[in-house]
Amino acid sequence: MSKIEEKCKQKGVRLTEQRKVIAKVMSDSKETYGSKDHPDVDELHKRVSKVDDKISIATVYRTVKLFEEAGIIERHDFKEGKSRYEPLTEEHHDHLIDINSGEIVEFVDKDIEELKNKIAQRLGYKLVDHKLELYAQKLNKKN
Amino acid sequence: MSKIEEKCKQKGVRLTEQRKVIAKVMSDSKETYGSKDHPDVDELHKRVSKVDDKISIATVYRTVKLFEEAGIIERHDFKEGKSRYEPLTEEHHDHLIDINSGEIVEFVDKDIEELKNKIAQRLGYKLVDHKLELYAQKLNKKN
DNA sequence: ATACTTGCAAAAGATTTGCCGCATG
DNA sequence: CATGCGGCAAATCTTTTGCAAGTAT
Repeated sequence: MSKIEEKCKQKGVRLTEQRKVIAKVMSDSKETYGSKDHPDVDELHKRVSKVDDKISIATVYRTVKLFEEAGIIERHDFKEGKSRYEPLTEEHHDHLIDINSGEIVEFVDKDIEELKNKIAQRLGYKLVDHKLELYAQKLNKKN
Repeated sequence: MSKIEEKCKQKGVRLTEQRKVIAKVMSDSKETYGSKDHPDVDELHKRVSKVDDKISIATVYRTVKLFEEAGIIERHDFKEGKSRYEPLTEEHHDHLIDINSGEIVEFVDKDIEELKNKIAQRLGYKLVDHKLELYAQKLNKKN
């Protein structure tokens, strides 16, 4: 049983054959495609279709939204006009997007995490969520 | 002549009646609606229509993209599925979005700015652009 | 003069939804 | 068995584009 399927059980999310397949594909994402993997709905649909080609893209949309609202996966909008997803991890991380290759690098920085909270507090708010994206180019390349 | 119209001149962006109106509306944004103003295309179209109701929304889309590519205004995707715009300022600032009211608070934090560069460098990249958004709730309210 | 711009309506791309038969708990 | 789910196609929403006519430099 995939990690995400387990989380569904924990959270009382109803499981169907289709959802199990989508859960497995999401769970396998990083293991199969590396830490830079943040598939969009179309890519997810391609992957689940290899397991069961009866699953419609509408179901992928519905399921991905369901998982997101249950706090099981995370949605990102990386300036592309479509959403990309990744399994939610315990430790929060941010993203650096290589503007030449589209490659994504994940990183964790404690100082940034502290600062975010401090700033929200200073402005009279309680931080609920946040997003830091660095758009960058590789060093030591003919740029 | 509006600030943005001046910038168009500087950058050699061709000026038409429609573009002048849109430039003026963008220039007036913060002055008229406060620092929280980040209008989307539909809102911009409403505002320019008050000046000249012949201007089509397609022109607003085209102009807003033109201004963005010329580095005159800035586009944001605040998790809403549509883009919102603001005039580009000399000093970079980030945004805090009140998840209850949708209100936007702009802030500047030198420490964050430094950290962003340091992190990109550490990962072997040169920072080109970045985005930090804090989604938060007001303190001292019955939350 | 000529290359760029606009308005309109149609197209495109991502995402959502109504309906109805079907599966899950 | 009852409620919720999935497939399909149509609908929706934002944004882009082809075309013919108009405009800026």
